[in-house]
Amino acid sequence: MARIASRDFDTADRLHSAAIHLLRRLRREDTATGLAPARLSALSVLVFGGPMNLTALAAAEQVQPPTMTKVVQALEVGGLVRREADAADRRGSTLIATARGRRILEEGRRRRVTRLAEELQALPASEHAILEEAAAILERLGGGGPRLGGGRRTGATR
Amino acid sequence: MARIASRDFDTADRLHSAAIHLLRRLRREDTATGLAPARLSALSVLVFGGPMNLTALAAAEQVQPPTMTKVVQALEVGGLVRREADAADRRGSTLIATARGRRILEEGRRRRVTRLAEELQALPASEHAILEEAAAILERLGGGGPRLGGGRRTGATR
DNA sequence: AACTTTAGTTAGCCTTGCTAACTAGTTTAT
DNA sequence: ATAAACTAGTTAGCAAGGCTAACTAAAGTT
Repeated sequence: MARIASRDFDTADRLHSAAIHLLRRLRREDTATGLAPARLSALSVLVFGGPMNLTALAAAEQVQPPTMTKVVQALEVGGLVRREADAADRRGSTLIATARGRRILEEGRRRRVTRLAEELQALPASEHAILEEAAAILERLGGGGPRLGGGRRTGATR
Repeated sequence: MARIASRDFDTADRLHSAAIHLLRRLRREDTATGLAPARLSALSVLVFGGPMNLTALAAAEQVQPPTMTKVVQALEVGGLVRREADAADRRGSTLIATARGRRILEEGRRRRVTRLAEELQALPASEHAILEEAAAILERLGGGGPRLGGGRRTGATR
């Protein structure tokens, strides 16, 4: 419990608030995918992070396994994800995004990110550069941080 | 539908992802308040935005009125919000955070933001400055943007 | 007075999160 | 080699938070 400088506190407060409002705006674009948020996000991990088992996916999404069981089941029913048995360990299986899953995700990602990208276009180059650097810093902040074995995620949309 | 430069797209993608991961981490601190996220957020609007009716609160939270009805009812039961009849218009009432509501919110906000502030402390001043500027840019991006009558929010934690 | 609009609620649904308790494989230790 | 312990995943059951549709009641308009 180190003492926190008020400047850190202020910046944290504003970043926090900005992140909340940003995501609220972007989330509206997701409705066009026809996929609920948790499903979209899990699918994204499979598309960008590659095949993995349910436990790993739950950890990546920071939810408990039973929660992920339901999400994956819905994705399977929708034909967006399939399971492949692992001969070496028959307790579980590997989850893989189907071609359809990849396509839908890619379209959704384009819509969502396009919305933000349109906003970015209006910015002068100097401000754009700041946001670019900020994204990199924030990614490191979390990744190098406390819990979660999440150093190996690639360019996930999520 | 202007053409989007791929640089805008990439930055948008990374910002989006960074925002998601940031909020996931911070949300964990909220459990200590004993309040579920939507309740905490609605209470925050009442504390920082001042008294308002249910419709205005729903709009501020970007949810539909029936959703806010439930959230407010829970806050009332917990003694964190009270209603005051408006003599001029008896259809609705004004929602006001109680002293207890304000105290709980303030404690929660401190915990949550402190978590992020601790992470910020580890950064060199140059990176801290970038995040500070980024927060300001993002606030403007949304505020000056499309919908929502949200120009008048003060320093809301949410 | 009749119509329209606005504020809010109720009912009923779905999704997403949790914990507890379980099955079924795998690994470790005796 | 068998018992014990651990790991992967599911089921059951609950709560929160989101929605739409349909309603009541008050206010405002014609």
